[in-house]
Order: sequence, then C-alpha cells, then structure tokens
Amino acid sequence: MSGPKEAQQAAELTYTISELAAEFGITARAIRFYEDQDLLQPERDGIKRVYLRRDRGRLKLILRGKRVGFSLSDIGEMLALYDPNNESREQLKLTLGKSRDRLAILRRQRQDIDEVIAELEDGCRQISDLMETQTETS
Amino acid sequence: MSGPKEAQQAAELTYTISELAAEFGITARAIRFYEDQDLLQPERDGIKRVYLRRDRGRLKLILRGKRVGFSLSDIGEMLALYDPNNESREQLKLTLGKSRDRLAILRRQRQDIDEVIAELEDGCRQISDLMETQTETS
DNA sequence: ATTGACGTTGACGTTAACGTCAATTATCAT
DNA sequence: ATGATAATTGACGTTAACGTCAACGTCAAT
Repeated sequence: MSGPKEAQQAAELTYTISELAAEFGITARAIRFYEDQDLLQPERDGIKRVYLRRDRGRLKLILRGKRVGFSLSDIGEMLALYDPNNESREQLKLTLGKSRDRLAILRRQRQDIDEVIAELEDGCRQISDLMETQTETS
Repeated sequence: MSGPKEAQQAAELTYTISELAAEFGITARAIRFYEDQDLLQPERDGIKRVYLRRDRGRLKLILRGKRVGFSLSDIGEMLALYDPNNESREQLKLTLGKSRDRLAILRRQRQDIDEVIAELEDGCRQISDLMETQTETS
C-alpha cells in the first residue's frame, strides 16, 4: 500500500471548530448552536466535527445575516434559497414571494440606516464645529 | 372665572398611550416598557400618561432604531445625543467618539445590506427566468 | 349605581441566542 | 503511560424585549 497516510487523501481544506471560531471571532458554542438550528451540517471524523470551505462559506453568510439583524431562523430561510432546492413550480413561486418580501424589508432597513447615518454625520459636524469654536486659540 | 374648562388651556396635541400604540402598530405594554428603560418621559394627568408630539417623535426614533437592529440601550445612547446635553469639552469628545463608532457600525451594516440585496435580486431574476423557461406557452 | 372601555401597576412567563459549567473522550507530545 | 490540550454532549443559567394575567382605579354614559 502506498497511500500517504491511510484515509486522508487530498483535500487539505478542512477546519476544526476552534479554528473557525478564532477566525470569525465567535465561540465554538455558537457554531454548535448554529448546527443545532440546522444552519450548518459539518462532516464528522469519528466524533469530531470537520468543516469544509462550504461550511465556512455558510458560516460567513450566517454572520453577515446577523450583522444585518436577521434572526437565525430568518437566516435559515435565506440559506435554503441557496442550495439545490429547485423544486416544483409552486415551490418556486413561494421562494420568489419570500425573497421579495425580504427584499422589501431590506430596502426599508437600508432607508432607515441612511437616515440615521445622515443624522449622525450631521451631529458629528455640529459637535466638531462647536469644539472648534470654543477652542482657546493658543 | 372665565377659563374654558379649568386646567386644559390650549395645546390639543396630546396622545393617549393606546393612540400611539395603534398609530405605530405596537402595544401599550411596549410603550410602557420603553418608559421603564428611560427612552420616554411622558407627562401625567393624574395617573394617566399624556404624550406630547415630542414624545411621539422620540417613539418614532425608537422604532426606527429597532428596525435598524439597535438594542434599546443603544437607542437610549443615540437619543441622548439629541437632547440639550451640550456638556463639557470632555463630554463632547466622548459623544463624538461614540457617534463615530456607531457610524462605523452603520456603514458596515449598510454594506452588508447592499450585498444581501444584490444577491437576493439576483436570485429572484434567476427564478423568474427559470419559471418563464418552463412556462408552457399557451 | 352599574356597566364598559380604557388606564395603571406589579409580577410572572416566554423566546432567542447563546454562556457557562460538568463530566467524558480523543489526541498528542513527552 | 501520562498529563496537557482540544473536542464532545448534556444541562442549566442569562439577557433582552416584551407578552400575559391579575387586581385595581376612573370616568362617561346609561
């Protein structure tokens, strides 16, 4: 037998749970929790979880979803849109509907964010001005 | 004495808690909770809460903050930036710092949202195309 | 005086998204 | 073989943001 080391053949692109945790600045607990919620389905090497770049990608999407303010179940729905789920015509219509609903929410959110940003920028300007004014010129 | 009806003089611009609740599609419980968290400070007519347009404005800001994904304490900090809080130079620097931190978060969030929107729009296009394709032309 | 409709204050319940142990198991270097 | 190190599975704790329910006050209309 001339295998390099038994089972491990080629793909070196795997991650342990703590590697991912470190990379994304979260805890292993959180990652396991996402799995509990069916947002991740890592492989197993015996009992240990093995994450592939596919899983890493999904984790990235999960975290982006969180930053956007989505709940984990929201994120679950969105992730479902990405995998080979091209079902019946009815399913497609449903998916399309949900996507559009979410788009509406996102656009509203974007609008809100733009407003808050504008106000905060304005506030910062005013404070800066005020501070310049009251600066005792040396 | 020729008063119109004792204490009530001119300002007709007040709201009851359930009026506000109805207008904004939330519950009175929520509004009272915001008060508990010092996000609102309505007047009182005896024991009953009386909201002025100022309070209504703050409530609007609170709800926008929520849509953006802020926690109530985040929102509290942001509201604090709006009232006559023009304190010492030190305070101003602090406020300015916090505002800029929050701006950074908001810009990141805006970025994330734009990405998700783009992907979802793309997904919708693909689904639409697919559905047109499989449409049996009548 | 009574009946609703609305308002008030507790106080406890609930859900989401993990944190925080504890008890085990596997791995790896010494 | 032996710790040290990292991983696993429960199980219970925690925080935020209200929901829900009970018990009570109030005010206008009947």
